[in-house]
Amino acid sequence: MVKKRQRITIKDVAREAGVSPSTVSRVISNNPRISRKTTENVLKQMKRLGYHPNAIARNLARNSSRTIGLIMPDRPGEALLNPFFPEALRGIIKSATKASYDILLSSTPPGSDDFRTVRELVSTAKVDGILIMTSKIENKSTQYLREMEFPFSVIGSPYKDVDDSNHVDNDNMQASHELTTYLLEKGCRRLALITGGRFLTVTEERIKGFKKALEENGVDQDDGVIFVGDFNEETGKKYAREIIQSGKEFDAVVATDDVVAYGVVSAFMEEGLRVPEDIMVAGFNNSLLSRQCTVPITSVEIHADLLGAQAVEVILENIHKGEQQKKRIVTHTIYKRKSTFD
Amino acid sequence: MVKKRQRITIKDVAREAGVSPSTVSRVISNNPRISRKTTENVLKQMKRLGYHPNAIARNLARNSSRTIGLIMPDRPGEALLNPFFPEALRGIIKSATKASYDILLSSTPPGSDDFRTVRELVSTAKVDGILIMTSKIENKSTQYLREMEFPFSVIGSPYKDVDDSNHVDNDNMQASHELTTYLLEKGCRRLALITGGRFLTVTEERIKGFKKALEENGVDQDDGVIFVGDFNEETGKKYAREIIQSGKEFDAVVATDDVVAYGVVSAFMEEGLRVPEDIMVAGFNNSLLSRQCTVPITSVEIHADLLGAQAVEVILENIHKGEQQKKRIVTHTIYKRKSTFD
DNA sequence: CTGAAAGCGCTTACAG
DNA sequence: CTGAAAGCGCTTACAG
Repeated sequence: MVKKRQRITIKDVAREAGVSPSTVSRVISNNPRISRKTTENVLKQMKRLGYHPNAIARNLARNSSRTIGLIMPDRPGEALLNPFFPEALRGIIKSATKASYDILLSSTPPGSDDFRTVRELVSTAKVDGILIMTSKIENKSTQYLREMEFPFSVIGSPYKDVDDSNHVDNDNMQASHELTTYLLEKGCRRLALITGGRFLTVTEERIKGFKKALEENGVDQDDGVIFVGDFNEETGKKYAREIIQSGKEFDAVVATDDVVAYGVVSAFMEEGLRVPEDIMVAGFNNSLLSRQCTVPITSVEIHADLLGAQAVEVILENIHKGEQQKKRIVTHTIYKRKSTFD
Repeated sequence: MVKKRQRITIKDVAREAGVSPSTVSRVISNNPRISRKTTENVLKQMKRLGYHPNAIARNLARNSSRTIGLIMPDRPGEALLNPFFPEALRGIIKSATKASYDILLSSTPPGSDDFRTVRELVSTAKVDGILIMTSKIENKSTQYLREMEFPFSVIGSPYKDVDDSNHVDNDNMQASHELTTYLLEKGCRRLALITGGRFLTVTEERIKGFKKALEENGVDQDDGVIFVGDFNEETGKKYAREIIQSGKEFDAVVATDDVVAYGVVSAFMEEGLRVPEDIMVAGFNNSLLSRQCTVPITSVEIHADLLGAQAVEVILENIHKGEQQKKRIVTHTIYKRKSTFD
C-alpha cells in the first residue's frame, strides 16, 4: 500500500497560527478584510508546515470545479492525427491556464457517444463548462447544454440557421471565397472543389464561398464541379483521376484539407500532369505536409490554436457572466505557394 | 447569471425511497449487502428523480480523485506537432477510460516548469497519479514523486543506471541495432547516424545499438559517424550536406526522426544524389511523412499508442498495489520502404 | 478584523 | 440488511 502521508489541513495551520480555520481560509482566498499582521503570520505557518489547500474540498464547498471538460472528436484515431487537433489543444490549454482552469479529458467509452459523456460530465459536477471539438450540423449535446443552461462552446459551427451562440469558427465561406477568387485571378476557369461530408457545416460554407466566387467572376456554374469525399489522401487520388478522365480540362483543384490536396498532386504527377503548370492545386489547414511536400501547396491557415483559445474564453464568459455568447470568428490566412505559381 | 438548478442529492433519493442516505450510498457503490428489494426501489427513485452522484463530494469522502494528471512535453508548441503526441494520447485515453479514470491536462503556466506543475497536482490532491510524457535523463519530478511515494509513470527513460521503475519505453538500443543491421545486410558499409540531443536517454540508447551493430559486422567504428541535432527538417538538410561534402562516400543515413530523414532525402535529391541508389535513408516513428513523401522512407514504428496505454496501466498498478513497477518494454516494428530498396 | 457554526454531498466504520 | 453519526477539508453567511 501507498504510505499514507498525514495531510496537512487548514486546521493544522489554524492551530499553529493561533487563529481560526475561517481566518486561514480567508488568507488563502486573499480576503482583504484580514489584517496584514494576521495574514503574514498565517502565510508563514502555511509555508512552514508545507500546507497546500485541497482542491477537491474547496471545489465541494464552492460548488465549482474550475475545470473545463473537453469533448474530443468522435473517432479519436483519425482525428488526433489531423494536426488541427494538437494545435487547437495548445490554444485551449494556453487560455485555460491563464484563467487557472484545468482541462478534463473525459473519456467516451467505446460504444458510447459524445452525448452520454456530456451528460455524465454535467451531472457529476466534474466540470464547470464543456468544450466540444466536433462540429456536426446535428448535435444533441449542444441542444442539451443549451436547455440545461450549462456553459459550453463549440469549435466549428454546430447547427445551421438555428442559433449561432457559443461557437467559434473561421469564416469558412469567406475563406473559400477568397481562395477561389485568387485562383480565378490567376486565370483559372474550370475549377473542382473536393469537400468533406455534407453533414459538416464547414462543407456547406466552403461550397457557398466557392460558388459565390465563380458567380461573381462570371464563370459558368457547370465549370465549378464539387466532389464529396473524406479527409484523406485516397479521396484526393480518386478524384484527381476522375478529373483527368472527365476530359473536361480542369485548370484548378481546391481541396478541403491538405492531405487531400496532397493526394491530388501525387495522382496528377503520377499521370504525367505538372502542378502548377498544367493544373493548380490548393488546400486548407496549412499543415506540415503542405509546406514540406515536393510541390509545396497553397493553403489556408485556419489558426486552430486561436480557435481553441477563443473557445475557452467563450466558456469562461458563459460561466462568469452567464451570457450565451454570439458566434466568434477567427481570422484565416492564405499561404501562397508553388502549387499555384507563388 | 446561470440559473441555479436545484441539485438532486442522495438525501432526496433517500427520502423518496424511504431509506437512509447510507443505504442509497451503498446502492450506488453496488454494496452486495443491500437487499434486492431495497436496491431496486432505490434505483427506481434515482431514475425517477434523475439523480447522479456528485463526483466531487464522492472524491472528497473517498480521498481519491479517480483522475490521472498528464504532464505534457515542455514546449507544447513543437512537441504537439510531433505525431507521437496524439498517438500516445489516444492510448492513454483508451486505457484510462477502461479503468474509469479521467485525465487532467494540467497547465504549466509559461515561465513555470514541469516540476512545479507536478507538485501542484500532488499537493492539491487533484489527481491520484501522474503520467509524465517527457523523458529527460535528469528529472526532478520523478525524484520528487518517488520520494513522496506518489503513483506515477514516465513514457521514455527518465534516468540512466539509477533505477528503472515506473517507466514505459521501447527497447531503443535493440531497435537501432536491428535497423542498422538491416542496412548492413543490404550491403551498406559507411553509415551516418543523426540523433537528437545527448541529454535524451533515447539518443544514448540508439547510439549504443548503432555501434553494436557495426561492431558485430566488423565495420570500423570510424565508418559509423554520429551527428547530433534537433528533431526537424533543417537538421537533416544540414547534415546531409556535410555528409556529401565530407567526401567520405557514405552509403546510408539513419535519422532519429522521420522529419529529419525527410530533410536528409530532400537535401540529397537537391544535390543530385539518388535515394536509395546512391545512398539509403531510414528514420524513426513511422510518421505520415515517411509514408507519404516522394521517396517513402523506411522507418521504425514505436507504437506510441501502446506506450501511452501501458504508462496508464503502470500508474494504476502503482495506485492499487502500491508497487513501483519495473520498466515495461513496448515492441517496435520496422517498416521497410523504397528509401532502402524495399 | 475575526470566530463559531452550518453546510457542500458524499462514504464508512460502528452498532444493531 | 440497515441506520445514525462522524468525517472528508474546505467556504461563507452571520454575528460581534
